[in-house]
Amino acid sequence: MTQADPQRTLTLRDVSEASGVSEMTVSRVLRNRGDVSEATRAKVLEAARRLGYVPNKIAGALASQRVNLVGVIIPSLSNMVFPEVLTGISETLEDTGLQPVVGVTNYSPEREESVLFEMLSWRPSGVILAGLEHSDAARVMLSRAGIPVVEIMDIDGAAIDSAVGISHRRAGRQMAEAILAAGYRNIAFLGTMMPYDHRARKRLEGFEEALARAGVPLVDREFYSGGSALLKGREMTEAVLKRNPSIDFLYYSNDMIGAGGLLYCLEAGFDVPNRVGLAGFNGVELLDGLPRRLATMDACRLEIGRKAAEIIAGKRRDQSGLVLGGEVIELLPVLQMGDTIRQG
Amino acid sequence: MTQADPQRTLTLRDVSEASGVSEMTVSRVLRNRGDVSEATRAKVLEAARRLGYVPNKIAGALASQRVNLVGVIIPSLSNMVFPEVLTGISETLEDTGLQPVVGVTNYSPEREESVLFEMLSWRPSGVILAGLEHSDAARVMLSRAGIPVVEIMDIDGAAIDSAVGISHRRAGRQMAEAILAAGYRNIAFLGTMMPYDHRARKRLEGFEEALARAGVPLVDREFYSGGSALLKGREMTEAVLKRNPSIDFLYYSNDMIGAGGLLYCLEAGFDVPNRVGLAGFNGVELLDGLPRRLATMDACRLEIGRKAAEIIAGKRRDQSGLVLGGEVIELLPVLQMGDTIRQG
DNA sequence: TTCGCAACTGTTACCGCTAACATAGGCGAT
DNA sequence: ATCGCCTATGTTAGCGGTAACAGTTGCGAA
Repeated sequence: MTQADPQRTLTLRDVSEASGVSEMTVSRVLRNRGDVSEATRAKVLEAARRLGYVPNKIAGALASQRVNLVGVIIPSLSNMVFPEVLTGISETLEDTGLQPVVGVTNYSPEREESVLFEMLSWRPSGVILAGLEHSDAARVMLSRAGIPVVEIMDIDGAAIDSAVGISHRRAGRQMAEAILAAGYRNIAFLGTMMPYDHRARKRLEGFEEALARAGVPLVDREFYSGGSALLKGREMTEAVLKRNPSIDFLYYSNDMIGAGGLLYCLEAGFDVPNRVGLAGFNGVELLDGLPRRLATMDACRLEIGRKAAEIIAGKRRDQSGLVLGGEVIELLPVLQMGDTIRQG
Repeated sequence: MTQADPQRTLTLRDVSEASGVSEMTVSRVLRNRGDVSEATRAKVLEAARRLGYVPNKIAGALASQRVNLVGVIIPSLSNMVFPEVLTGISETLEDTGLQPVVGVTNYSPEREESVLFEMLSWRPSGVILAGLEHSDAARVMLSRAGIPVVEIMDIDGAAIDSAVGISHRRAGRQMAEAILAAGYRNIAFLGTMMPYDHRARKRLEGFEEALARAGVPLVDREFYSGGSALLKGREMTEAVLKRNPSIDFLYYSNDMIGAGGLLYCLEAGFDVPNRVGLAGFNGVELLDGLPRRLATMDACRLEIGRKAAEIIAGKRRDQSGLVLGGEVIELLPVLQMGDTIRQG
């Protein structure tokens, strides 16, 4: 039981010598592939366990030209939204032998490009990335990579390969229609100052479009960046309502600032939803604990993650040589009226 | 400008042929290593760019026996706490050429073990993982791996190599002392039902220990699992206060349920902090937006991430063969009294 | 002139594993 | 007995890079 060099990391050869069979047989046992007698299998497993052997996937991947990784590129982790998408992806990938690897861009196209480059250099089996807007270089890399690509969250635009998401433009329109139907007419928008949050932008576009069609202008708008979203929501709401007391509805670009706004309105003694109505976007769990349920729209985050993972896992199976055309899946978010829009 | 097979992924050889130099020279150019004439460099870069060459890190890592990845293993992404630690890690790793790869365990030791195994099989340059409690197998794997290991968040226990964190036992004690000093005597604890959240457990232990020393018993305790933390905090608080109206202080295992409790108390008309005081743990940003600032304790998340990354990056530099002994860094969380503990 | 050395480029031998093919028994069918 | 075929195992040749060393120039110093 002498250990020559406890430092050196073990290889197949070590296990092979310890169990008296060839490296190939050890490889077969550890991967459960090919015919190996029960006796040999036991011997090998025992040796591997005893030595504490950890396979070297780098070498394995190079030899087999197969990597069980799926790159997932998202803008942020602190948004609550993306971790949930990740959950959906992980769940679904769990029993496919694939493993997600996450990269974060902070809503920067340059970072997206470099994260993508980095990921592709590991030759993953597929890539899932948020949004449809990417740099030209990123697009080229993705199409050249020869692997399935799924763009998630948004479907308002052209996909490189597959896409799973909702129409944010339509979501904005739908919310506008609900607000108008409830009789509100002096409407303001409050959102994040992120030029690269294309989804928030599209929601606002759809929102304004629907208002315009009804001849109702957007009375005011306010943007912020950085800091505690809850606090910012509170501050922005106060600012807008003081600047423009006639406002009777506040549409927020996300639930977190919406929640801050709601807390402010309640404290300030506004009658919600009669004097002023509010709505957010995303349907985050947090809202359940607020004094009143904020109107919102579920962005189907879990489902988006699941479907995207299914596409990647499915494509891998039928490797008919040529890459098949992508599919675009539109999910339909549900408008939850909550307690902050007055009911007809 | 004929492209033989647009599908086949490119190799160094393709770039080498396209630029008329050897593969080795191309490799040198792309890695910025060794002497290459300016003319050659330009030629190679042009060819690589034109072809859209993406290096194969799998092959590179195998040949050079170097992998620029750092495994980061955390219990959860939906906790707000861990994304912030990740931010600290990423920031610091940014200019070291190292890249974090995240794995999530959901507070399960078995999952931790398998995630770790998976990670080590990619031969990372280091591993950062949450907590000091791991399965025996995990411990063995880590010590055999021959790479720097940093255990984060907690320092109440024995580290495998290095550790960066706070003493949760002491944090609990400190909070108890502050509460006692403020004159509260009927104290309850509300927390998550997670047997494997060792840090929450240690805080409670320290808390009870300090109370006991002052001859004050813990009057009541309530646990939950799953669901919206904000809502649960609200529900648990109502339950506890109804069951036990004499209670005058509520200590929560995290800020989220604490926030829910605070919202409940304010709505129910309790005089906070005189009739009832509250405190949470973590110092999450969310709290800034609440009607009243919840007393809490900052867990030094960003700093923990930074320091852990520094240790990994530093160790790599002095690769004096033998692995150096680890260092243990204790950070000191700051008690923020907020508005929910009455001031002497 | 001759040498030494720096600057540049190429050649060779792997890194640790797996695909593909080769080989050796064993056993039932003919 | 002979063949065929299946099972169990071994052998060989890379996968796509990089370390280490081996040239090949050009040029200033001796």
